[in-house]
Amino acid sequence: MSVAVVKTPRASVREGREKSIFDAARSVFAEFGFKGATTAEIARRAGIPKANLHYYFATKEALYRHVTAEVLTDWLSAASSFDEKDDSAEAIAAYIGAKMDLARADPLGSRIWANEILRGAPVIGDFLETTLANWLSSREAIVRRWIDQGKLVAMEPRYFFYMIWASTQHYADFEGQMMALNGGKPLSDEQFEVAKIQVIETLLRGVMP
Amino acid sequence: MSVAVVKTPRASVREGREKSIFDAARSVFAEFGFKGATTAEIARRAGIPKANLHYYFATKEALYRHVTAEVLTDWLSAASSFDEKDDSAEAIAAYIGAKMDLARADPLGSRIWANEILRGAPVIGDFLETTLANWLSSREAIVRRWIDQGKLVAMEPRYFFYMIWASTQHYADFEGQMMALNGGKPLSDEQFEVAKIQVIETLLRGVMP
DNA sequence: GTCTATAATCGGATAGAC
DNA sequence: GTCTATCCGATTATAGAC
Repeated sequence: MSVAVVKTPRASVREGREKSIFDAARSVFAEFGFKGATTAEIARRAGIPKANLHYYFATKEALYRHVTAEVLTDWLSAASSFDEKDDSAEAIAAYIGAKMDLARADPLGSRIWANEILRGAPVIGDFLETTLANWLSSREAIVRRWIDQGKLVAMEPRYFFYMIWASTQHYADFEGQMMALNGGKPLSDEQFEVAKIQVIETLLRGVMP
Repeated sequence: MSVAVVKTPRASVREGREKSIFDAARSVFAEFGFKGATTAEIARRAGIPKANLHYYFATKEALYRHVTAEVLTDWLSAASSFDEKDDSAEAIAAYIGAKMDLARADPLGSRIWANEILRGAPVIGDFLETTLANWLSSREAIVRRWIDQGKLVAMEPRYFFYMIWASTQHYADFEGQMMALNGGKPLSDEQFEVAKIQVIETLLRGVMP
């Protein structure tokens, strides 16, 4: 009866530990990048002895790859919101909104990405050259069509996407700076909502004829 | 005659070494941040033995502080271009242009800044809370005046400055990503010029009534 | 399956040589 | 004034204990 069964609904030790380590790793990688992160600090934040970490993740790099894989997945999720509307203004607004929401919901993911790019993207370089490049190409084609149809001003679509990425991810990557400029406090939900609307409206007005 | 004089116009060993170390340090700090940077790698790029570095800069942190001090100076330079025009559109365009030029001329400086913010700005935090906060406050007042005069649309000026900082610094901080999306090559001067004009025009149109 | 004592190496800094 | 042999703590990883 109460004898241990093969699998209980209760989380195994492994599940719990992996989650703690993973979360701790996200915060440390986001703060210090791959090179600056130490397994000792990750273990400390995870609340386990340093050596123990290596039982669950063989190497620091293996752990890092797990973390980045999730970031890329989340990025693709947000990107799909560009395709959910047919109207140009609606599609762009939805995409910017989704990127702002992601920056707010998961600033660590954005910072992990930023740190990875800053050091030359040795781990996600392939993703950038394949998945991201393809995504960008096909969406550039869509934007060019809108331009030809007179729905948007003449422009180079890719530099517009760069502006969207920069303006939205800034709210995650430079949160520390914004705090320093906001009396030491993070943006409140109300402040963020104002910022979100303003980013959408400014960028939209910036490309509307 | 040719006997050594107290001070020759020729660079002393110290001058040369300090310059090599300083430049090497900029590139390593830009790539890996303070924590991830190693004095061994800085020495390697400077072309000197690791231990020798410590004769010129006592500690890694002292070297880092020298490097960041220069970055803050350069930032203030670019900021002053906002004040050189009376007309709102001209002032904004000049400022964005100057920030784009700085991102192009000194991408390392921008990346050093980004890395510092990502880890919570322990070294430049004071600068952010005083000099930068003051600069922002006073320029917000100017922008608000322009809004009141009907020269710009209603908006929260600080979020507009964030968009300017994000969109321009992106060309330095995410250069690695742009390369991956540009066939592995950095933006050419021609491409960058197009991007620069587009950033200026999009942001200007974005806030013009 | 889970955890830790310990090895091997790296990294910042110094004492002292030249 | 300039440079390097060397120390010592930090860091990653493993072998083996529980």
